[in-house]
Amino acid sequence: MTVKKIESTKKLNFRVDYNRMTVYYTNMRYKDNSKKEAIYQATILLLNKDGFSATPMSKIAKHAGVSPSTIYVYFENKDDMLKKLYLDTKQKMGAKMFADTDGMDIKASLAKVIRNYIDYIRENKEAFLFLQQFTNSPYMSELDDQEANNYFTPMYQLVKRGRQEGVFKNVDDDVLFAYIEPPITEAAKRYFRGEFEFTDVRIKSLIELAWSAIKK
Amino acid sequence: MTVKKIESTKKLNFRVDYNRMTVYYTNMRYKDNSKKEAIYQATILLLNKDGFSATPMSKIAKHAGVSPSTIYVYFENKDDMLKKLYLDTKQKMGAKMFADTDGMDIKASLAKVIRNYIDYIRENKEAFLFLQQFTNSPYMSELDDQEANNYFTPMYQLVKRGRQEGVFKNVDDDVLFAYIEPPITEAAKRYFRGEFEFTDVRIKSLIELAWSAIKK
Amino acid sequence: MTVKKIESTKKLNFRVDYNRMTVYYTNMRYKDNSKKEAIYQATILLLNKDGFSATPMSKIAKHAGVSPSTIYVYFENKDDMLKKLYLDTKQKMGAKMFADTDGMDIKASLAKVIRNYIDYIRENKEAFLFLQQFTNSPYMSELDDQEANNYFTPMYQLVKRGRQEGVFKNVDDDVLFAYIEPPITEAAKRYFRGEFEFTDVRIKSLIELAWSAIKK
Amino acid sequence: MTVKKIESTKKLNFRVDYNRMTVYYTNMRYKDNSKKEAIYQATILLLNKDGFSATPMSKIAKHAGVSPSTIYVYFENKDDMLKKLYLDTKQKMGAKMFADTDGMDIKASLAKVIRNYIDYIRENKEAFLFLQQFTNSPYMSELDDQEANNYFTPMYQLVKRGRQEGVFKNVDDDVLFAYIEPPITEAAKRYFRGEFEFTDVRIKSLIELAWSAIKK
DNA sequence: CATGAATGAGTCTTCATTCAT
DNA sequence: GATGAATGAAGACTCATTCAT
Repeated sequence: MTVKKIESTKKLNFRVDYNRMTVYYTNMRYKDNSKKEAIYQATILLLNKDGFSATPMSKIAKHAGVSPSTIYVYFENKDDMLKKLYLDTKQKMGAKMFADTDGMDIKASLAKVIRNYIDYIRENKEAFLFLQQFTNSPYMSELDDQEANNYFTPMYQLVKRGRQEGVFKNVDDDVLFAYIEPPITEAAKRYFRGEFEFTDVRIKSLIELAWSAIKK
Repeated sequence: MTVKKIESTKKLNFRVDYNRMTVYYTNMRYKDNSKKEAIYQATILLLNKDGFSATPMSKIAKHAGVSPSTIYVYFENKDDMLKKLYLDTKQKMGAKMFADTDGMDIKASLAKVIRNYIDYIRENKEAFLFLQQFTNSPYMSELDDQEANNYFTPMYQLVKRGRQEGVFKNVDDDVLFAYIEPPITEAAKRYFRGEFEFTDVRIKSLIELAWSAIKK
Repeated sequence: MTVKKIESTKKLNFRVDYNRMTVYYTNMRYKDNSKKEAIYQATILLLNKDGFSATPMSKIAKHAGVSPSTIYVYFENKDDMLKKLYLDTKQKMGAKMFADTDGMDIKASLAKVIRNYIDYIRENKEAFLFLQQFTNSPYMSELDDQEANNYFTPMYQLVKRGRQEGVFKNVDDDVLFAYIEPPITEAAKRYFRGEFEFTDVRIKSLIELAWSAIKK
Repeated sequence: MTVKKIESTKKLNFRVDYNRMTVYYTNMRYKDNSKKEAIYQATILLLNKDGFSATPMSKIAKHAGVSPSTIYVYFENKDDMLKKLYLDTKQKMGAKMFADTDGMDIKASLAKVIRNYIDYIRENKEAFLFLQQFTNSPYMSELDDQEANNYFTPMYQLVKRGRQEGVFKNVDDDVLFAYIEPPITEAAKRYFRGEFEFTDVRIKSLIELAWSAIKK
């Protein structure tokens, strides 16, 4: 029956209404975005390490430094969280990928996209691997992919522009796409397996081969 | 003094050599290989439909028409089964991919490999998708990849030969590889999502772009 | 400006000190100790009735009136629970056994210990039988017995004192011990098998024979 | 479809009747006692090492060098085997314990029994520990103890004789018994835990204390 | 908003026993 | 008599989620 003092760090942040004997919260920004982010980071890390079937919510919570039930404050359920995480991650990747690619000619623009992509990969190992795992899992088909695809419209526009300018081979867009991103993605996977290095020379080669493939 | 065959009902199947007074068994395999195969097929199907985290052994057993415990007669545990399934599947794919590719010049040989690969993909949708999911999951890193890689030595030899003949760009093997298989794989994924058709024209295009990419 | 108690329904139970604006909790134990105790009782009962190999966690849970998973809130696993239960039980027995034995001469003190032990046995049939079963099982050797032994230091001290006073035969402590507790334990086993009664006469006899055995 | 030669060690031991085309066994002593013994030994060992709840039939079979189903040739089921093993073991112990104890006076006879018991213990560690574990488990109460008790009638006779000769204290038989065997058993347990040595001196002490306890 | 306890519904795996030879 | 394969039933344990505060 001991009385223990609670540390009053971040969590105790309320006022007491002496009259009504009820407790209010001072800080009205209820949903704490840093917690959400912590949950996302923990999920990505654990998913890459242990896979979908060995990543329980409780583990995620522990790594994120929150209670399991807190996750349910931010997300409806595990699937909901996973899908939102995917969309969030994919969107961030898209943003990086097409940054600063305007106002260049097609070839330079494409080279820039590839370099951006490689930069993103190198700076976001876990995010990249998570995207790969998710994309190749049946979770993907449950998703309304439209939203994810929107993040990549710049790529479609790029190809469209190239076609208009007559610099690409006369093949379907899908065929062109297949020789732009997938080879880089493959190289990245080898990179993270320790089998490949993104040296300047190799990056140039990758860009060169992509261009050779698609250019008329 | 001949060797007579004793009537056997189903599994016992031996002959007695009266001279030597020793017993030989024909077909020592008491374990029924068809059960193993049924387990494999069920696993692939369910894994593609529901993913790693929603494919319990009980479901696999039910689909395979065996008892859950029977799976453990053939495999140590779930992981063991998954890994053996992967290796088995990968090996079969490798065999198909490099069939009938000898005695051609490099370009034709490469085209044949691509066509073989596309044929395999179209005839083995589930196997292909399973390989993708597995490859992009953390299960992969638990695996001694050497064994899986052996199934693809013909590809390495092909590239090596091309390099000796001086027909490829002067870039690393890994860069070359990245423009041969990954684009096809990507197209296949779109194909199974219903976004792409493997028409003759498109297959030719894919081959053409691969060649454009890697040839000097 | 006093300290007022906020009405609590069941578990939350805190007071607010309006001056210091800090919150104290009374009774931090959110985990309900009565559940733990119920689990212990159920385990002992079932173990005595059915043995180690026929006492599943599910049965224990049912008898304790909790969910099987609740047991894992309190214990790491079955072994952990069993060991903690043993230690807990042994400690309680030790406490009873050596209660009110100070300030007597050796002979009286020893008689008191024996009487205490018999009292404990009669009042704690299930606990006693559980201890016997556990002690004679391989679980015992997995245990760091040191902790269990600590509960019996009074016995060692008693023997040590008797030796100093020169009232015991000149034999090893272990030999002395063997003629104090084991005969009582054996009688108790017969008692619970319905083959023996702890009458006053018999209790006196048991004490007398123990003393005859060890006294010089 | 390969033909494999089977090693013809111990198992192939039959004649072939060429006319009837059927196979007979030469060795007509069907139940192979050595197998039963091997099963017993394996069971005792594993039970002492792992306990009742962690000793599956399959493990016993493996240790005994037989197939699991072979155990069912000799015993109805696991319980049946365990009980027969207990009775068999207890009987063997009883036989050793009362060997060569005739024609001595009470005191010598009792000393001999104790020495026999200690000899048995030292030569049959595993059997002894198994008996302890079994005796203190609920398996015991399922047993018709009468059979087991019969092996110990010599002890009852000994006590009866002593009482007739007027050398024992005037207490119940059960009280006397309690100071004969249990102390030795306790010492034995300590012995196997490495806490006690059966030196000549200690054995003499044990006998001396037993006699002090029970003699008038 | 945040949380620790609690749990029902599963999950993987084991195992005593039977079956077919 | 002996056996390896097969399995139904059960066991320990997990986990997404909810509850009560």
